[in-house]
Amino acid sequence: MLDRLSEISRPFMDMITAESRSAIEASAIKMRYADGALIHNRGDEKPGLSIVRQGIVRVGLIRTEGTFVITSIFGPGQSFGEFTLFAGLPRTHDIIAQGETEVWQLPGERFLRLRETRPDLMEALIKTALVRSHVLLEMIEAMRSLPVLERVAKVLVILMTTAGQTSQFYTRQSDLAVTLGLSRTSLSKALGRLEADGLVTRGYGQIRLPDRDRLITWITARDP
Amino acid sequence: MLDRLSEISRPFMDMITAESRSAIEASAIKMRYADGALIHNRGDEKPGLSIVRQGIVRVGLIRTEGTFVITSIFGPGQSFGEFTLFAGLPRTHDIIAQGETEVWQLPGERFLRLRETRPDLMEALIKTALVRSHVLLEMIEAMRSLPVLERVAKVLVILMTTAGQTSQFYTRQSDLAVTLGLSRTSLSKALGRLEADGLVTRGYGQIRLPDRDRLITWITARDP
DNA sequence: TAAAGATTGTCCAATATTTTACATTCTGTG
DNA sequence: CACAGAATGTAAAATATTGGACAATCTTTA
Repeated sequence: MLDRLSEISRPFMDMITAESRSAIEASAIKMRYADGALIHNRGDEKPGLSIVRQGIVRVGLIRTEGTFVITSIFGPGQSFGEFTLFAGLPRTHDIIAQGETEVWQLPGERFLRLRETRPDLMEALIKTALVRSHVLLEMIEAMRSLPVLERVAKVLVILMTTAGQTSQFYTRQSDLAVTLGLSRTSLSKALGRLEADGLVTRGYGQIRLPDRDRLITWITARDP
Repeated sequence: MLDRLSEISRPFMDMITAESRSAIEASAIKMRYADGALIHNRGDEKPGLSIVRQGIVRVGLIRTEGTFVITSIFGPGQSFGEFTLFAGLPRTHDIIAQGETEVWQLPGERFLRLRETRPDLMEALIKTALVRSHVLLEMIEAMRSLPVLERVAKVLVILMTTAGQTSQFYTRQSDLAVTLGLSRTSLSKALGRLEADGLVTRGYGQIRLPDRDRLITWITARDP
């Protein structure tokens, strides 16, 4: 499954027609955010679709102790906030810019107007939502059935892939540990073992996957 | 969140117009399945939308050892198989009838024809997919941050709610344990403690939630 | 550029979970 | 309705994970 992941998780903006892209560009509000800026707050009421244009955003929950529990990372072309449009509920996550970032904000009414004449938007949104469910199911499967080492490896690949094939991942190990449901101690040990096999590189506040394909092969061999 | 869950996870068939319901009824193939029958096999290539009309279906994976790892339970009105329609991929899960069950099968081409004239179908499918993602995120959050006892309680409530408010859940403890990523021993102990507090009832091959509201209150108090 | 603050690596004791094993209870079948 | 097979309850030993602590390393900023 991991091998097909990047193929099925195409960004929203790549799934719509050029005309729809222009239409969105015309009516979206372009916003720029500095590294670490809070783009949306969990609980925000205002419905709207957001689209990453440059940089990367991290989706997760800011806990009271200050840790940030990542759920997904989205790269250029990817959308978020669909839930506010269709469920009428406030934002369910905090969204943080990672590096200098550009995000287009398409307020609810404007999106609803656009989709009247553009069926490809709904089609793309459905695909996006379905693929995301699929990825979440894979994460659940990893958490319930894989040993720590494989679990860490797999979740790293998933996060990197949905972000759009980056090989570098900025996070404190303590945050990543919470994301994986592990203690920092266990995560550190796991990363150390993966690094010893040349599958990841640890840095200060970042993790790199030097050879994605080899890592995927390694995981697939242990998680048939 | 648990308290709003049943409100947001309305079945697909309740979200579309009466006309669309009739249109689906007219072109769907009605199938009946006996208890335990395999409705779909992971890997099935034929695209199509399936809709539960009577009874309950269990979505999961049949492992080689024979255990069935449940992912979701769907009750009357709920749909599944959307992924085969929009991603062009085979069925990702095994689907099993629980009790005497009626399922309508809407082959891919027929669905595509219907949606031409019925925008409410796409709208309902998006909502369904988004709510499902939301539920999966809650499950992930439970798995990574809750102690065993709370985790078991919360996943039970989620499964029962998405099934459409049943209070009875047919499963072997060994299967449920795998679903939760626990050993049967730990699950058994957890269920025992929950039963001692009157929050669940254990039976042979089944679990009951006698007082859903009290259980939700109990969970919410421990998982703010 | 030195010092303060963050983050990471790692050790060890404490705790939690799994594994293994076996007795008990339940269900369906002949 | 007795019996075989299946599922559950539970104890003890083995294993894995966490929590707490501290030194080492890295980054930022004054």
